[in-house]
Amino acid sequence: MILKFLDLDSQKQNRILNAAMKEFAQKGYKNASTNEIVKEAGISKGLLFHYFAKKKDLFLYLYDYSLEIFTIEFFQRIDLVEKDIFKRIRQMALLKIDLIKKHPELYNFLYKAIIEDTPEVKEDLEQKNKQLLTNGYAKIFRDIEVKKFKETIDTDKVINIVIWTIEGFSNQILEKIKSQYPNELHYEKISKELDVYLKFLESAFYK
Amino acid sequence: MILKFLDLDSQKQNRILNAAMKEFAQKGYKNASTNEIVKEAGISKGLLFHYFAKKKDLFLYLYDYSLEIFTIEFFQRIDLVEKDIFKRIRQMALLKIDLIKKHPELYNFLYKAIIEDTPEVKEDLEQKNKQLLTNGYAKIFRDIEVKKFKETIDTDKVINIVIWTIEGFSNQILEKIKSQYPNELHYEKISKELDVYLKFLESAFYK
Amino acid sequence: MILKFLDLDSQKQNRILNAAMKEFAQKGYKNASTNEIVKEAGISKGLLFHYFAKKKDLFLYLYDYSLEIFTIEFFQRIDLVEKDIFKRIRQMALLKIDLIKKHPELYNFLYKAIIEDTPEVKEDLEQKNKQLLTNGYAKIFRDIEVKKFKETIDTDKVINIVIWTIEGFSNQILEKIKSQYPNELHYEKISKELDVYLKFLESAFYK
Amino acid sequence: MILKFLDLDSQKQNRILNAAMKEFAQKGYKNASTNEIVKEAGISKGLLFHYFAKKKDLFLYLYDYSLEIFTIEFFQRIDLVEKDIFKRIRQMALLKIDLIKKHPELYNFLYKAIIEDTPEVKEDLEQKNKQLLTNGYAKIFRDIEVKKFKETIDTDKVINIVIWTIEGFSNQILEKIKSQYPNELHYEKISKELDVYLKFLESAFYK
DNA sequence: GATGAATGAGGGTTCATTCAT
DNA sequence: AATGAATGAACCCTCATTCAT
Repeated sequence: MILKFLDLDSQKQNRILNAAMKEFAQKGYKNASTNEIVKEAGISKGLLFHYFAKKKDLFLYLYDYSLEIFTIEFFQRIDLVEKDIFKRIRQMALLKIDLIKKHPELYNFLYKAIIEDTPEVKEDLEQKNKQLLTNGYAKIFRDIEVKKFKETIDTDKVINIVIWTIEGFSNQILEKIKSQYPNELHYEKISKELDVYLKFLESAFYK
Repeated sequence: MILKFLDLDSQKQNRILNAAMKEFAQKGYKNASTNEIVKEAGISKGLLFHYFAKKKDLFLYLYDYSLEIFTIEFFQRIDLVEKDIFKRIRQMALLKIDLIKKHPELYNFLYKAIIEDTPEVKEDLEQKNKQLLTNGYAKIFRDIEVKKFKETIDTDKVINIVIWTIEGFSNQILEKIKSQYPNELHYEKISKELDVYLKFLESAFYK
Repeated sequence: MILKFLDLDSQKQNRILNAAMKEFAQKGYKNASTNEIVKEAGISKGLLFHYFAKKKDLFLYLYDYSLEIFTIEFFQRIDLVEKDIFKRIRQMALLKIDLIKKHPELYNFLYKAIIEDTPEVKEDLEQKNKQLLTNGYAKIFRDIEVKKFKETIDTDKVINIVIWTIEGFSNQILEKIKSQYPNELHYEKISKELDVYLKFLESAFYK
Repeated sequence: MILKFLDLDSQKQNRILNAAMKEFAQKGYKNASTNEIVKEAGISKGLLFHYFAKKKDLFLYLYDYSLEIFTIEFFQRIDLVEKDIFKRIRQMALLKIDLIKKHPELYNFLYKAIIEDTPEVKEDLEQKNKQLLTNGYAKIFRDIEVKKFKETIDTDKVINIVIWTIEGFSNQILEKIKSQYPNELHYEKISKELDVYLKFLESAFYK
């Protein structure tokens, strides 16, 4: 059924995906109205259900679709050879911010999907969520080079501090992206501010 | 209209508030059913709408109510004389965790309310949310004693790191509260782990 | 929920029951439209579902209701002391015809319900159907006085012939009830014709 | 329009007819899905409606088609020279059972069509139903040899008794065909049991 | 104040039918 | 002839809100 959708002229595909993503991101799964989606996409009610038999199917397709786009681009651009935690985390944080600026609708949708609690889709999402970018942080950092750390400290806890700091910083930026005109947030400025935080932490925890 | 509600026998008031809070926390604004609320509260449908003309009014009243209880108790118990950031933040984090264990329903309701997405109430909440405990951190720390910090560092950024670390830690604890038997999380153990993080930061940033 | 319905002013109860029975009898379970029912009953859509949470509940309630009325009146009026099969069957057939003339809507509904095959309700009906009048024939006649039958014949087969004859006769009458003005079918005339059939059979099978 | 259908390659014709018959028999007129029919027949949606402008047209065509096949074969095989009612009815009943075993899909379709209740087709069917095999009994027996009957009896009524008995017996057999493995119902066994009933009646009503 | 019957707009979903290709 | 995308009316059901009592 979804195969049918993929054969569709891609402009119409996008109209449907964007309309649905926007509606789900704004209102969450249950409150999102298929009526609104078809109105926004400029198609008939019947057509939506011609491609996606159920609201749930549409939602989960959207989730896979957004996640795939993010994940693919993320792993294409990340340099996993870099073992220094501060360098690695630096590029990841900037890459994440960049991806969000590039695909804000996808991000809004995914962000909302992650905290979705409607029983109808919660379970399906939880299985998929494990792969998600944000949640992946911790695991990604378990194999990092630790020999540069001062001997006296608990490595796991330090990594946590670094991660939480970067998340706090990212969220601060994302708040600004949402509230202001995102274009005013220049990559360089963000990059410099991030560096300040990382230098702090580096000087504090490295030998 | 809500004034009428306050004149009500306080036992009935509580039955209504508790029933509503539970329902909203469990299902979110839109999915929460006024039918369930009145059933649980043991009152008639008409009576609920006699006191709260609209579902929205009930929800927003509940929000103010819960927030006030949290805030009042928070400021009664916090020691604002303490100017050392690590000591201050320590007591705040523990106080927060304690309040949540003491009023889990209020917290569940507030937590859900913060991420509420129903357009009908979203805007109203956003205005109020700014005052919320968690978000209030930053402002609270603006008047902290800074002279103990190493001279070379940017105080604001350090405070941010401390706050984000504590938030990360708190969220980790709250996740455990949700998923495990909350009683198994002993105050002392939490307190000790928190101290480890704070010691790290203190030794890193203090002279 | 159905208790609520019973408290309703009985005129409105009847409007709802009649409208629903008519619609189900005409179109069967699945094709019957709740929209039509509420229109015919002169109530709002919501009210119907206030009393009967689901279409299925309404249908099964109607079934129990009709069946009870038929069964109660049937057993009040039948004389089970009569052991002679021809006399017993005579009164039963006439009683059945009389009941149908008295409650044609109930009968139409029940008749359709018995052959209902919508999976949604089929199973529920099958349990209840066992008690049904028509199907009950066979069992009722197993305890009949057999000593008057000619010795050479197979009693079970004879009883079958009698039952099938009476059913054929009843159906012929019911066809007439449906197609003509039922009042023109005078009880006496029917009774006499029935007697002719029974005399045939009696003279053929009794000693 | 249906003429076009007859020009179609007969294999495809059959695929369509069989698919439709199966679907209608299983689910009834309204619930039968044209989607299922085209899927099963391996044709496109558009093509079905190219040949049969409306679902109703397809259904009624199918009805005429099935009925014709039954009727033609019935009258080819029945021996109308036989004037003895018991012999005639014997061959008819056995022929009917044989036809049903030979064309079970046609029979299932017709059987369901007879009790069809969807208003859209009900009226059309009722006109046609009068010609149906089962209902046709009565007329067929009007020209039967009556001189062997005892003089005292009402010939029409006796014929009715015979017909109703045979119908009751047939229905009993058909119930078994539906519920059990039809092949286990051996022609000879059925034939013998039928004979028992007919002997009864013959000895009762013939001189 | 207190009840709960009554409303009707809106929810997701199905499906015969049409029509551009 | 043949396709299947596209339509929209109708389906059952939910629910906040109103109002007569």
